Amino acid sequence: MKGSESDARVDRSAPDGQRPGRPFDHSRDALVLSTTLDLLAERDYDRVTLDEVATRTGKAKTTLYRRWATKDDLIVAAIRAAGRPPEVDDLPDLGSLRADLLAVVDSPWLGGSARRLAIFLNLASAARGSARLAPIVRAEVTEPYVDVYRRLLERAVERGEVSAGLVPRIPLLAAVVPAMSTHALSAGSGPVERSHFVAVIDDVVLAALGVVPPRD
Amino acid sequence: MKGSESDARVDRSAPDGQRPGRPFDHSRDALVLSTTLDLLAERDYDRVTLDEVATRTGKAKTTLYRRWATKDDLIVAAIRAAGRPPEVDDLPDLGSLRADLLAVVDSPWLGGSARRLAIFLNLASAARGSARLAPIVRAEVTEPYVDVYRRLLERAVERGEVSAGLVPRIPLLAAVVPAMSTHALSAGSGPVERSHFVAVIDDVVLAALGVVPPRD
DNA sequence: CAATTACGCTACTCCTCAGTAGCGTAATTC
DNA sequence: GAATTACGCTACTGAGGAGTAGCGTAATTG
Repeated sequence: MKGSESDARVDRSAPDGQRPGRPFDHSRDALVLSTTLDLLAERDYDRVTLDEVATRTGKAKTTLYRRWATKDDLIVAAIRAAGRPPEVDDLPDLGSLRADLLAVVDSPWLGGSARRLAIFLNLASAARGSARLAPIVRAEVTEPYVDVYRRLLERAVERGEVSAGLVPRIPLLAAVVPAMSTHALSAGSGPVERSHFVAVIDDVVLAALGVVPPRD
Repeated sequence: MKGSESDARVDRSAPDGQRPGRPFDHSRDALVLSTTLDLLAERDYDRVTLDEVATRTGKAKTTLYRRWATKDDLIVAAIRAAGRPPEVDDLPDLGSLRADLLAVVDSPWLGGSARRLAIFLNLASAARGSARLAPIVRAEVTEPYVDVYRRLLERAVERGEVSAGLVPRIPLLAAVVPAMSTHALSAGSGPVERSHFVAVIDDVVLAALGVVPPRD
């Protein structure tokens, strides 16, 4: 569609400091992007308005549009700015599968489990309605996260903690924690407690793998 | 807020045939309600418009508003018209837990698994944005469905198919199939195949319960 | 200093969509 | 027939929200 594939509207070739005129104020870009994710944790995609991003960050809406051409571009930039889960590059290794799974649950990625779940839900429903967003959400959010679980399970097999015969079930079981917790947030009335994650891990994932949870 | 709690705007006390004037044409009410659910299976709640319900059913939008006061009322009526899952009153009993679980998966409720899942997702996101809809969706859709799974698991314990020690895990395990399948639809790119349901039942639910699936 | 570019602001244009007004007409009861 | 009420239609109001125009001002380079 557009000439360029980048999210940013501004794409001057000069490295920004070599030009005449007032330079961009990038000091609050991070604030804008995290505020966008805040709103996406609170409301549905359609109810996130750029007017509100503007007032919350103290920037003018017109300034936002000078940097991101459309609302979708801003959302995509916010997703990208959040980055992949840190566990992708630094797989937890606490000695037991159970401890490793809990480490992922307790990951600070996207602001911790509560904010992360809310963002998951709203991004997922946004993706369902936008062919542009769908692949990005999948590639940047859903898949990397599930992949961390998958790798933990695979490593548990290598360690001998889980029977090798269960390898074919790993892709499915890797989705159990994300699926059950988003469902709990979506169908339940309140926030998802940590005890719920623990129960999912012990009573569903580890139980299905035949691992006796070493309860402390 | 309103004087009455009913969905319908029209609430004349006379039983409709005892009045002068042209009577209501109820012959296509069912079509309107099922078309509303069709749209809710295709799109997000916010993108379901009464204009489209009107054109698809061949009724005038004004006529719809004569019968249902607001869009929410129409949605609620459509949900209620779909009724509870038939399994609530007629729990499948095919001899094995596995067969019973599959029977629920294959239930025609809400038009079969594909339409049912799509409606689940969109109703859930609608519920998140509307305090009015949320309790109704939970009471009429989510809870009855999960409850069917719960009762099947409880009965498997009574039958001796599942160890009695696992009873405390039943409420959690009852949500596994709905959670995993909505997640698959939401995070995946295509429709959810029946083989996915089978894998969830065999490799997650039955595995977590220590039941050896009698694969055929 | 002049030129240039970003920012904040107010105000605007479009568009979509919930919900309504009013009219002519169709189907009833008496 | 008269009265009454529902239907379909076109047209409208009003709110919300994406995205823009234009202006005065702030921060740079030269």
